[in-house]
Amino acid sequence: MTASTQPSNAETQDRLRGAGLRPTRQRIDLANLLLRGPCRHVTAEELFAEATAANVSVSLATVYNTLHQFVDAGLLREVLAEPGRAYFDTDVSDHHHFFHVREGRLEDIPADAVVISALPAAPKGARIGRVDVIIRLEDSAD
Amino acid sequence: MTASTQPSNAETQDRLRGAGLRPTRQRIDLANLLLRGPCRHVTAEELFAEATAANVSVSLATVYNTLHQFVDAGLLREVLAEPGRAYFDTDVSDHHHFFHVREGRLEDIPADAVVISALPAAPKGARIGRVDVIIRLEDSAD
DNA sequence: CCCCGCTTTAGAATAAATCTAATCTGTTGA
DNA sequence: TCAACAGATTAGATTTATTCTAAAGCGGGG
Repeated sequence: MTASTQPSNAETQDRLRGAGLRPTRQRIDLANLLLRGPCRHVTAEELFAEATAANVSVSLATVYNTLHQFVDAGLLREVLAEPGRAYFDTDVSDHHHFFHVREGRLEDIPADAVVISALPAAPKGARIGRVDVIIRLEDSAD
Repeated sequence: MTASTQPSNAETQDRLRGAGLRPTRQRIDLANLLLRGPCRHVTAEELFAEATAANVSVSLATVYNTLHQFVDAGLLREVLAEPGRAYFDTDVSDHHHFFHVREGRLEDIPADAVVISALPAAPKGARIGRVDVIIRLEDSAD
């Protein structure tokens, strides 16, 4: 209803175009859902449910397609923490994650809270694309 | 055939018993396949194929059950690098991984090649269980 | 050596993700 | 502005990974 701090469709369209994606209705609607508010971690199913609840008409296949297109375009980042479930992170800046094992929940770690002071060289013919650090959290007794 | 450097069944049985697992025929056979030779990264399907090829009669369900039991018992470690595929690492010592994205292949990184000099404190009520570092490798031009 | 309880099993079931082929829609150039 | 085409979307089926179920099997303490 309000249009207070949410990105306008025009802004979203520019953002999509800038990433090399055609600004279709579905992509605009999904981008608005994802980029609205603070950074988040969503699964494809969650986003699909959210879109449905918001009266945005998209198929689940399109949600999967769109998420992967956004990842390829650098608008999203995929995080693997559990077998059989892909999380998509709306924060594409350099940072790492806590994973609460019991809850199955991701939590961001600011980039400067993890300092990696030595990294091995990439093997011949390869180039380091990204370094993922996932800190698994169990419940503590205290 | 030969019994050269391979663990004997008695050794394998002791190892399983020490981990709190009953040394059944299937667990012994799978443990012998896994612990034979150097450390490896296998998927459930690969191990199932290998067992079948070695005339070890197990069902795929048992392979999955056994792998997870071995993980719970600390004999194996699960590594998540790709959505929809779980790798099992026979090296349970502290170390990290390269992941060759195009090939879908894991490669070990010795523990001392990655130095993490700052780690955030665990959130209240949680305890750090493990720190996973995965370095994604793309093909390089040169 | 026997029995109890943990294991194994085949096959079905579930879940996540992808594919397919038909339909639709931004975009571009006239 | 508009038509045409390339790219996007869709429903539904399919694939692939994994787990479940209920019945049969078997290791090990007594």
